[in-house]
Order: sequence, then structure tokens, then C-alpha cells
Amino acid sequence: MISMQAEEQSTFRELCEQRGIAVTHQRQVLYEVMRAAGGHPSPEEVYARVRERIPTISLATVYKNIHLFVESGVLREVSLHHGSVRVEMAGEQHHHVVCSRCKSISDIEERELGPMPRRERLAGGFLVERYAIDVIGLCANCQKN
Amino acid sequence: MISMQAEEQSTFRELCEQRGIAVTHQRQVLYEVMRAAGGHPSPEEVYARVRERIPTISLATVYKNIHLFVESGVLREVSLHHGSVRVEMAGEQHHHVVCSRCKSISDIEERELGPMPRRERLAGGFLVERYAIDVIGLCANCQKN
DNA sequence: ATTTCTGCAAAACCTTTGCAAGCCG
DNA sequence: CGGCTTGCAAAGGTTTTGCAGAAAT
Repeated sequence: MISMQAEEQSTFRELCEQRGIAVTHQRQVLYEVMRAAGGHPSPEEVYARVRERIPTISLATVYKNIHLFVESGVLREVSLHHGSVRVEMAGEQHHHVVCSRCKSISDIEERELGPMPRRERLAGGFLVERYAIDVIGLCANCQKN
Repeated sequence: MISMQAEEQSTFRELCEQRGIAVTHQRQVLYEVMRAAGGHPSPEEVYARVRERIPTISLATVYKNIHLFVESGVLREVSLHHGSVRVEMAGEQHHHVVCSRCKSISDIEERELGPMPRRERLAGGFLVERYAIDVIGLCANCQKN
């Protein structure tokens, strides 16, 4: 029987080879921590968990590798980060189309999206105020490159 | 004929009275700028526009009033800001339930949401990678308060 | 008259960067 | 080895905070 650990390691090694990045101890542990922990950790939380196994790792390395993994499609951001907060008038009935490459945001009307979730209450008693949909992909311009 | 300006001002005054906040010149101009400009400005961009009409306004005031307006439901954040980046394993097929009060994030399976947008290409040639849905509302706990 | 708000400056965060030393292929 | 990666420390950018004076109710 192949251990979980060994299986993960070989998977991770292949994954790095595909992406053309070096297999370092730090990256391996960061990857394992993310798989094991689940949830939606911040870089600081990831740092804390990785540090349990590599006490000398630096926060900068965690940031660098989180970026690398996001660019490689191993990780993704829970809410897209545009460098600073962006606001709009509430009550505008539209959703957002966001280019994952150039980060541009444009609006899309709800009716253009077709079918939409409509539930007003979720299991556990959560009371829905609204659905915010981000359509994530490549804008016409970024597809060219 | 009542001018647009006058109409907006009375609307804004009522709005402040409802929310129990003072009607200041700064807030009035910030509100008008947001209505007129549209789009998804950052605080710096809002600051720049307001400063055209109130050259002495401070960036801190812009931030304070953006927050106030977000809390009052006049404005909303385009992508929810959790204080720092949050990441998760890519490829997990779920969406997010976010409490607008306590900012907690939990996962929800796509099948629990019911109907979903499915379009793979949008007008203008945008190529869809995925739909990211945030269900925004009040968690059971925050409804009590 | 009170309470709330503004502007300033400093502080607090979060994130990125430059570089010398170390590790991977 | 040669190039990529790490850890450190410093810098950069955004957002928040405390407070005295000004404005709103």
C-alpha cells in the first residue's frame, strides 16, 4: 500500500514538473498544508501552519509561493483582489465580468446570464440578501496574447 | 422644473435622515460623484473626483464616508474585502456564503444553489472560465442581534 | 449646546522587493 | 556548476486611528 504522504509527494512532484518549477521543501509543505487544512486561509494563517513543520520559513516565501500557485492554477483567490477596495452604488442590478489576466471589471446585466439561483434561505438558517456573481475568464483582448 | 441637482440633494437629505447621519457637504459631493461617475472606483479615484469640487477634503474623510455608506447600504464593495487575501485549492467545485455582518465565509455546493448560469461565451468575445457566486446575507448567528 | 464630523499626521497593516547565501537539477 | 529559491530586512501601498478644531442638529 502506498502511503498518502508518498502519493501526495509524487503528485506534487509531477505538478511542479508540468509547471516547470523547482520542488522545494517549502513548496511541498505549503501544498500539503493547503490540502489538509481546507477552508479559506489568509497568508498569515498559511504561514502559521507551515511554520509548525518548517519553523524557519519566512512570510515572504509564503507570499511568493502563494502567488506562484495562484498563477499556476493550483490555488485560487476566494475574492478577487484588485489592489484596493472598489465600490459602486448599491441597488445596481448587475453582476461582474472579471478578466483573470488583466483584472479589468465590467458589468453584466442579470438577464444576460440566464438561469440564476433564487433561494432566499439556506440550510442552517442563513438569510440571503443577494447573489453576487463574478464571471471569471479571459477578455477578448487578453485572449489574443 | 426642479433641477437634477436640487432633486438629488433632497433625496440625499432624506437618505441621511433615515440613516441618522449628518448631511455634510463632503458626503453630499461624494454621493453625487458616485452617482455620476458609475464604474468601480477605488477610494483614491473617488478622492480625486471629490477633490475637484472640495480641494481641501482629506483622503481619511473619503475612507470614513465610504465605510459609512457601505454600512448604510448606499454603496457596496465590488469584491468583498476580508482584510487580507484568502486562498483555497483550485478545482474545488463550490461557491461561497458570506455573512455581511461578521464576514465569515463558508462553502456551498453548486447543486444546493439550484439554477446556475451556464454560458461559456459572452457578448464581446469574453471566454468564461468559471462562475464564482457569493451568496451574501446574514448568518443564523448574526440574525439574532 | 451637544453631538457629530473633518483634516491632519502618525500608526498599523498587508504585501512586495532587493540581495546575499543556500538549494535544486 | 548555474539558475532558481530562500530568508531577511527594508520599502511600498493601502487603510485606520487619535485628536483638536469646525460644522451640523
